[in-house]
Amino acid sequence: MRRPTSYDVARAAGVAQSTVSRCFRDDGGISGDTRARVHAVAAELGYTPNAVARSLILRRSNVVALIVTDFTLRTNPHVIDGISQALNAAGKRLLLMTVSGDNDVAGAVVGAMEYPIDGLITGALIGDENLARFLARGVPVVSLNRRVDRARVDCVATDHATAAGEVADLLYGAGLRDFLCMTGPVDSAVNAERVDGFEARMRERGGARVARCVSGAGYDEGRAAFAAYVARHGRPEAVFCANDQLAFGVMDACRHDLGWRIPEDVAVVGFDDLPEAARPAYRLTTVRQQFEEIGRAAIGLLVRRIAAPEAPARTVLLPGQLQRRASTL
Amino acid sequence: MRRPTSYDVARAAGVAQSTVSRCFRDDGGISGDTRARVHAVAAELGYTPNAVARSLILRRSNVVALIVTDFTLRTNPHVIDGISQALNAAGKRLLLMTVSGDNDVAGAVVGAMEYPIDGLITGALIGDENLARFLARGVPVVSLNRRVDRARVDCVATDHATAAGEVADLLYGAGLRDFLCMTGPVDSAVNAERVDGFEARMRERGGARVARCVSGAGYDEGRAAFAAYVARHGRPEAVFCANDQLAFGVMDACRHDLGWRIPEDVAVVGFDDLPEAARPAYRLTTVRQQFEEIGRAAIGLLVRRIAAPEAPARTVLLPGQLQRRASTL
DNA sequence: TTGTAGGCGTTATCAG
DNA sequence: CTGATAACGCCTACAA
Repeated sequence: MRRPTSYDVARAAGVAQSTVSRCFRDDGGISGDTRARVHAVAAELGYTPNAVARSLILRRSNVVALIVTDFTLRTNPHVIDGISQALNAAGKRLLLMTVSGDNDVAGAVVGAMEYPIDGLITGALIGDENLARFLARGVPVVSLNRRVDRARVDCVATDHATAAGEVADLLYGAGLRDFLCMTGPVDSAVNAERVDGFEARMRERGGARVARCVSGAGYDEGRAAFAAYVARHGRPEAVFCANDQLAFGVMDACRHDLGWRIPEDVAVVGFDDLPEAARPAYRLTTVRQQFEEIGRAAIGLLVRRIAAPEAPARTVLLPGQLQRRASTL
Repeated sequence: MRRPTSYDVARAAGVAQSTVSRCFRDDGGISGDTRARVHAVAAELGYTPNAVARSLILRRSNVVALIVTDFTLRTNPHVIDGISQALNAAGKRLLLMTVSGDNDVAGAVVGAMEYPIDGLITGALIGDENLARFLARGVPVVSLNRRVDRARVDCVATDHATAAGEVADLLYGAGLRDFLCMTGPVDSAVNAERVDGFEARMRERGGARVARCVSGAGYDEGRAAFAAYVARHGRPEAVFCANDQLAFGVMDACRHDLGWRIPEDVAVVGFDDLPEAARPAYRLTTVRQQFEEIGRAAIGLLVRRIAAPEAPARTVLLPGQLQRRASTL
């Protein structure tokens, strides 16, 4: 019932505790003979090195903390999967902390701060002063999909603005001039980059009208907000949505609430390329984010920074890949 | 850069280290005066108690490990969200370990075993002997959606069999007699419970034919496998799918690959009630699993068992809620 | 109410 | 190649 320690193994194997320790780290200086005996005894006793004691002395835990909003967890689990797999490959563990709508961030930060974590990956806004606290402790920080202008904070993100510009080109090129952007929540930096990128390109091209509609981040919010918008302002020629969930909501509003055809009456574009986007129900033109790749890149940045803590901050910008489907001409 | 310790705080505040320790545990026997001073100094120094050192001496870490397959992570993130939120509420941390298709389970088990975790929640098959190792260490284990016949292993699951029986009643009651079950992968115990429950009820009712079609677990697999099946065996009257993703695949195969109408030509039922199931694209009759509630219940069981380690094993069976929609008559 | 001291299970440095 | 032994940072009797 009590967990066996290296002392227990040492006693049973007739060696010193330090010898057991060495055997479990493949320290090198160990005769094959004692090595085998120690491992045999350990297996019999069910001994596993105590990661906590190891972390205490090494001052690092092999654990990486990931802070994400529950919305991200529910709608982009692929990012988390990518991170998790990359961490497995790197022999590190994942401490997952979810925050509800940028709320209870404080608790997550405190939690992460109590551990000697090898690194922090954050997909949620944790605030500048919190960021500073991690950096002050020498904890490498990687920001997901959000630029952070700060020394030693690496960043991995889809190039939202450029991709949104391509979306703008596509629609503009099709002769459309009257646009609506479903921005999602106002405080989402990611969504803002997308919408701003779209608008910027439209301004360059000239002669287009771009309206904005703010809403919650999800399907239902998008569907309702869009319906309410068009009730007051009429039908735009095309709708650019800050994410696919919003786009699904808009499409369903068009077809099922308003009786409009897509793309004949209105074109719709999303962002993310969730699996559903490609399916017959939507065939949504959207921008693919390489979710798994984002996860892998984040771990790559982390590992590099652990090796070179003072290296200049890097940003890995992954291109978004425009997927043309039947929701646009 | 070096993390401040309670000694640093003690020195700066002019008290003993043990006093600092007490202040951070609200130990009681501390004068409000020193308490305030210590906290002030700690804040200034940026001191946070080291969870690792605490875990070492307390022999528990306030960390709960969760082992799930990557498929679960991607398709049922709500369960994980529920667990995460319940853990937040309970003041515990989540160590997330994903395994790919019941593969690399060994690594996850080793990882979890190295920590003095407060409990283990597993949604993946980790094997009987591994289970035994955790139990031998007195680590509470909760199994998700999978019955485990073992003393002290608690379990929280949807009542798959009963719910599947209700599905059978619904279809049988509509006069249908020729069924196909999309089982998903053969080795999935959860899916098996659902399909078995469906078949059992059909046997009770009598006069029905129930065929099975094995496939992978996801949308594409279901869509392809169903199309291949009907090419050889013709059209069933109704299809019961072991999960919603399979059902979406089947529905799209029917409408877009085969040109069949739902439910006129074939009825389709799923299991899970993912958000998409309710949307106009599918309107899928399915069984709602209370994902968040599953997560909460798992933590509840864990907390209870930590308080009473030797209590008899409990199973929390959550009823599945049949959602009748337009994919059935 | 506060201080002293031993121990939690490792790793790592020195000797031997 | 192996064995002592001092940390690592905190908790907790016990003593004052």
